[in-house]
This record gives sequence, C-alpha cells and structure tokens, in this order.
Amino acid sequence: MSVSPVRVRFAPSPTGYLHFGGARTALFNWLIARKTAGGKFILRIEDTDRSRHVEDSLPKILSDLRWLGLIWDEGPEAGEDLGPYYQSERLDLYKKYAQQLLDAGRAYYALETPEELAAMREQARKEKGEYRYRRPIPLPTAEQAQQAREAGKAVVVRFMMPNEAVTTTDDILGPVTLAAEELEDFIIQKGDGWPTYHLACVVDDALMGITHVLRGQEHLMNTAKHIALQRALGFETPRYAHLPIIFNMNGSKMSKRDKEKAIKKGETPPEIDVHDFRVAGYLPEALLNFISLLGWSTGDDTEQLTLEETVARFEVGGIGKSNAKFDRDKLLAFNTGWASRVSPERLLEAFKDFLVLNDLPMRSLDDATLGHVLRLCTGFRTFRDVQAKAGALFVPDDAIEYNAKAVKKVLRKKEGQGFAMLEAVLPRLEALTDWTTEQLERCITGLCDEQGRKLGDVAQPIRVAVSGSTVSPAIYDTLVLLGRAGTLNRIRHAITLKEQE
RNA sequence: GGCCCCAUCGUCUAGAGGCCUAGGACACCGGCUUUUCACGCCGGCAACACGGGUUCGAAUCCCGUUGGGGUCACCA
Repeated sequence: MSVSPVRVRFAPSPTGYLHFGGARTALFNWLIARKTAGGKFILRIEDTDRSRHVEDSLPKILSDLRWLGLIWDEGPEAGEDLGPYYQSERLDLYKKYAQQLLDAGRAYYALETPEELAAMREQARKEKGEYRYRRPIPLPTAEQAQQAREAGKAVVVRFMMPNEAVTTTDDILGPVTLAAEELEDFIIQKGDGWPTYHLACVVDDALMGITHVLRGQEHLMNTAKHIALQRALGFETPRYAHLPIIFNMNGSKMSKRDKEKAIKKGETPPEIDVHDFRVAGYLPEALLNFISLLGWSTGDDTEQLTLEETVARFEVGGIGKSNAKFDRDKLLAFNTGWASRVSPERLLEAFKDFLVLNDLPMRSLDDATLGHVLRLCTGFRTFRDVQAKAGALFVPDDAIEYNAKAVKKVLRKKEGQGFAMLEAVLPRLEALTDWTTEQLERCITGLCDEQGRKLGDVAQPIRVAVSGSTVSPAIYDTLVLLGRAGTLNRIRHAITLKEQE
C-alpha cells in the first residue's frame, strides 16, 4: 500500500468568478483531500493570461470558496510549503523546463505569427480541409529564433508531440486511449515568454506533488498533451479523473452569457457563479449538498447530506460518467429544506451575509429582531423570499411602495370594500391599549364577527396598507413587528389612496 | 468533419445477470391544511433510445445504429 499522502488542487484562473461547475470541481477535490489522512487541498492561481485578467476576480473567488467552506491547506493566504501558488510568480520555472525540452530536442522554436496562423486556418477552412499545424522542416534554429526576436517578431516554443497513442486509466471513465497523432505540436511558451496552460499545469502539478487530478471532462483531450509532456520532462503522471459536464436545462452550457442575455431581455438573470447564488440568498449548505449530487451519489437513496456526511461517504468511484443538467427547481427545494433544518444561529449568520451583500435596510436590525423575522418567515425558499416578505416593514413609513395591482385588487375592488375595512379597523386599532398579537387578534376577529366578514376580508386590506403588497408574515405578527405607530401611520396613508386614481 | 466520451421517468439519479411489476428526490397533476405568500401532509402520472447477439434468464455483458456531448487557440 502506498503511503504517499493525497495532494489535490483546484486551479482557477482569475479571468472570471467561481463558476457553478468550478465549485463542483473544487468540492470534489476538497473531498478527496478530506477523505484521506494527511490529504492536502491546494489552491493554485493560473494567472498566465494577462490579457484576460479581471481585477476583482481573485478576491471574489477566494471569498466564495470560503463561503462554501472549501478551505485550502496550501495556496494564497494559507500555508505555502511548495509555493509560490501564483503561476505569475513561477515564470523562471517554466522557462527552465521549456529550455530543458528545447535542449533535449523535444521542443522547438516556431516563428509564425498569430496572424499567419489564423490565415492558414482560414485558408484550410475555405478549402474545407482540416487544419493542423505542421512541424516545419527543417526546424528553425536558435539563431534564427534570435534573429526573429531582434527583428521584433515574437517567437514561441512548441512541444514535439510524439506520434504515439497515449493510454490512461481514468478514475471515472476507465481506460481511455487518446490518439496523440491527432494532436499538433502545441505551444508551451507564448510569444511574450509566458507559459501556456499546458506547460504551467504540468510543471506545477509535478513540483507541487499533485497525486490526483480531478477536472472537467472538457480537459480530457488535454490529458494526452499533459501525459506526453510529463514523459518528456521525466515527471510522474498523477491519477486522472474527468468529471461529467454540467449544462443548463435546455442543454446549453452554463455561461456568463446567459446572464447578459437575460438582462438584455429584461428578465432576472440566472445564477451562474457561486457569488450569484450567494447574493440570491441561498445557503452554502444547500448549494454544496446539491452540487455534490450532480454526477455523484451515495449509492442508496440518501440525498440530504451535511458536508461532514459527504466527506464520510464520498468516493470517486461513485461518480457517474454522463453529463448532467442543472435543475434549478431542485436546488430551490434543497435550499428550502436546509433553511428549515440548520440551527437558528447558523441561519441568522447566513442571513446577515445576505443582507450585507445586498446592502438591504434590514442589515441594521439587531440579531434578536432578525432572528424573529426569520422565524416568522419560516417556510421561505431563499433569503430573497424573506426580503420580499418582510423587507417593506423596515423601510421608513413614507418609503413603502404600493403595488398597483395589490391596491386595486384588495382595496379598491368591490366598490372600495378594502378601504372601508381600513376605515372601520383604524379607530379600533387606535383604541388598543396593548400592542400584542393577542390584543390585535381580539380586535380584528371582533370586527369580523360584527360585520359578518371572513378574516381575510380584513387582514388582506391591512396587509396591503402596511406592506404595500399582498405578501407579509402572519398579519398579527406583521403589525407587532411594525409597531403601533408605523401601523397606524401606514393605514392612515393607505386610506388616502382611495381618492387617487 | 477527425479524434474522444456518454446514453434508466421532464430533471438529478439507484440499479454492478435473476431481489425490477425498475426504487428515491425535484418538477408536474389531484386533494388536504390555510388570514396573504410560502411551508407541510396525502395520493397520482412518468423511464431502461433502437436493433442484433451472449445466456435458462439482460436495464445490467458484447457489437452495430441513432442521439447527445467534449475537443481540435500564442484561453484556461
């Protein structure tokens, strides 16, 4: 039995935020590390593309990873045994290995410009032929490369892809044979001297002692390149496992584009990045639980799992091979369940994160009130529902917005029956000595009895009057939460709406 | 198009030759509960892509077809 400790990594690129699919990759890697004694989860930042760098990307990725609870053992702001963990700080390493390949005749300088390459591809496409970079004969010499550089031309380094098939046993897919002869001599060092993903990834995986690479299936073809590179460099090949891909319900890829499209159409943008779910009021517990079940299952019917339980039951062998579609309704159901299961303290903590992130008025409430609000909203699906249900109670009285449809339907309809109810109930509320749910209930049900009305006939107009909408916590709780002054204020104001059209 | 991967209810999946009359969850439909919105409870609908083998026996193994997906960048 090998005793070498498991070392896995999650390697995001700061060109965007933590994607839903990326979160699953991070989670599964984290799980592998947590499952084994001494296992290490490493966070490596693949910032080798300077042109696509996004400024706030990295802090957000770190923050969201932490929000999920996927804490890394090595990486930025953590232990740095085999760092640095930013590829931009490891440039000399990549240069050294590129040179090693050059010296060994396993790589060569290539002089074509991106424009020339693009033209060749275009040409091939026109002639409906397939394009593949063809190794120049003879190969450009180091002198020629030097001359080109002096002439201001960028020179790249290409790896000589061996003409043999690469076979590997994927921990998820099983034996896979990749025809390397299909692959061209790919670039390992760009014109600006920076490494491409392939070189940087292979070098770092080796130097950082990565034992297992768990990544999306879109990387499957890259594995042939990486194994070839490892062999040429004399590195050991880690174990590979390729995760099925996650799609939208309509089969399209989940991308930030979906958000832009929705915004353009005036719709609510779908959550794509972890941050979106966080802002939308989801619990990390629910997101993690749901995400873990996309491609993996316990083998029995268990679906509700805490992170700890997932650690205990997770196995790479339990990961399926087929792609999955992301069912948002199911995530919502998971969140509803988790919201009613976690402890009040935990729920409060998560709720506050939501309020601060969204900069909502309720953020300035004290914990006791917030906890009370949460209890009154029991059954909510996301924190956004809590905001929709109780948010209006915590804005200034003159800041509530009356929903036109609600006013029309509940107050104005039936010859202003709703307004009449408000007028009838107002003096009774004004006369109340104690502002408690008991007193309020006695007061309002009393009015119902006298007028032969159903509770809803009185409660709904009051609800609309004080919240501006047809939705709020139970009516007596709502009024207590609002307080006597606020309630009376708002009802008086709502009555004035009668004269407006 | 070449290469590669995949294939059970609408969706996520259980199932590793007889335990399958194919199980669970979400969604959906119906009912109950109800002062709003939710929640909750009860019930129902719903799948082994197709065709060949192998076998006493196939959702499970093999081959083919079809379908879906990935990849073919000086992006990761």
